[in-house]
Parts: sequence; structure tokens; C-alpha cells
Amino acid sequence: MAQGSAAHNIFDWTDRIPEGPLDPVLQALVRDIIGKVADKWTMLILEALEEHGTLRFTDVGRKVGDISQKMLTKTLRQMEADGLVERTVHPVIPPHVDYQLTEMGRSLGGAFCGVWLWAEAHHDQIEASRKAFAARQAEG
Amino acid sequence: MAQGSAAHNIFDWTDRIPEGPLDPVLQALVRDIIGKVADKWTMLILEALEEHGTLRFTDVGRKVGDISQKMLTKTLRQMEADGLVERTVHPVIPPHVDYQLTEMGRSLGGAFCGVWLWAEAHHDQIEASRKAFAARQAEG
DNA sequence: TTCGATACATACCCAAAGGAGAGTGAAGGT
DNA sequence: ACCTTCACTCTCCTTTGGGTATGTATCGAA
Repeated sequence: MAQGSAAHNIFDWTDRIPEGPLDPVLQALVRDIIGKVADKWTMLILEALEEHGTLRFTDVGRKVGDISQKMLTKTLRQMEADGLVERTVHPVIPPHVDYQLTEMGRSLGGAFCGVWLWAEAHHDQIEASRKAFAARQAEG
Repeated sequence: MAQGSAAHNIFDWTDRIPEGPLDPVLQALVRDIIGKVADKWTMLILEALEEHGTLRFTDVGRKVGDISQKMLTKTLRQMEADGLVERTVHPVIPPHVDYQLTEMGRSLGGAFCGVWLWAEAHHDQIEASRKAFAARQAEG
């Protein structure tokens, strides 16, 4: 059975009406945003800036912890492009660059807050589930 | 300058007190959960199951949209291990497998709800920011 | 005169993510 | 005797993520 007969999706649903009043363009846009914004480093940097206010480059790295310089630069640039952070360059030597959340960045931080709290509240339950699942796999 | 002189992190902060009363173990645990749970496919599947209740394998794929069978299987398995979804196998032929959210899965869905709303509310603003950023880069 | 500080850019490399397509197995329809 | 269905699994293969190392500019201090 040739599954990928259509375009690129395995499930050929072209003969069905997907939903109804859902705008596929908006759907795609939101999905794209979710994909970029629900990134590990984005979340971590967001939290660091939310907690400490304005930080300069190396300080962001220190607050986040185990992040390489490359990913720090890359993620900060992406966040700047998306309008989540504001980058302020002071033309001095040695260079001094400040990063702070924009209004939109702060609002995203608030939206993520629920996920953080959820993770803190359920991490032991997740551990338990994983162990139970592993045990099930080992037996059956 | 050899940046990676310490372990694996570029920023050598071993001579500083990191924060204070923050438990590094819990910090790591939560970070791990965030990394796995704040995954694009996890979020998408979670939303599909939240919206439609119980779905079988191919239906989850259809609701999510552009997901390959491989990632669907993988993500569903991970979610099952984490205790977010319950997998029910009906031993019939052809096979019939149902997926539904657990209580914990539903609570995570609630936590993510804020992010979805945020994405829907700010996608146009993000687009504008990206265009402005690109224009700034183009000029110099 | 060389060093160190700061905020990167660039290049090289490896590992993981993820897509495409084929295969599987057993029952029921034609 | 064949085809179809469903929920996968398995094997390639390409793309992306991400770490490491090094370079750069400039100024003041040692």
C-alpha cells in the first residue's frame, strides 16, 4: 500500500472535509508560532529575562545555565526578530548589549507560566508513570 | 581564549554563587519535563485529543494534519509513558487502538491553553515584527 | 607589548529529528 | 486467490540542532 500517494502527508484525507469553520491559514500560522516559541531555549531565556529584568549577553547565558554561546546568540536573535526581546547596544568598548523583554515577550511569559507550574506540580507523577511504563514494557 | 575550559558550559560561573534557595535537582527535572512536553508534536496531539475526546491512531494523525506516521507513533508512545494519554487496544482484526487523554493530560492541556490563545492573539504582531526586523537587517 | 574583557561570527563536526516508502499479519469481503 | 483495512515497524536518507574551537575589534591595564 502506497501511503504517501498524495503530497507529503501519509494520511490521505483530501476526500474529507477537515473540520468546518477552521481557517487553515491561521491554523498554519499558529502552528508555526507554536513550533518556534515552544522551543526549549526560548522558554528558558524567557524565564531568565522575566525573573531578572534587563540582562546583558553573558548574564543571560549564566542565568539560563547550560546553554552554548551559539544557541544563545541564535535564540536571542530569533526572539528579537519575533519581537519578544529588545536588544540595546551601547557603543562602548568593550561592547555592552542589554536584553529585555518587550510587552509581547512579557505576555508570552505569562502564558508559559502555567506550563512551568504544571511541570513543577507533576514531575513526580511523571516519574512514576515512566517507571510504571518501563516495568510494563519489560514484562509484557 | 579557551571558553570551554570547564566542563561543557561556555560560561565559567563556578566561582559564583548561582542563586540561593533554588534546588538544582528540581530545576533539572523541570527543565527536562519542559524539554519533552514543550514539544511541537506533543502540543499538537494534545490539542487534537482535547478537542475530539477519544480518537484512534489514524484519526489522531488526521486531526493533527502534517505529521508523519513515524512521529505520530513516537510522540504517542512518549506521551503514554509520561502518563498523558491512555492507550486502549481492542484485540480485533483489523486492529483497533483508542487514544484518550488522562487526567494529567487534560491538566496539561489546560496549562497549554494560554499559549494557544497567546499565539492566536499575537500572530499578526509577530509577522509585523519579523518584517520590521528583516527590513532593518536589509538596510544595515 | 601582550593580556583580558565583551559580544558576537564563522566554520567544522556529530548526533538527533524527522520524512519517504516498503513490509507485516490476520480476517473478511469479492 | 486476491485485495483491503489498521496500526504499526523497519530501513534508508536528508535536514536540523547544537557543541567546540577559533577569529575579531578596541581599549585600558599590567
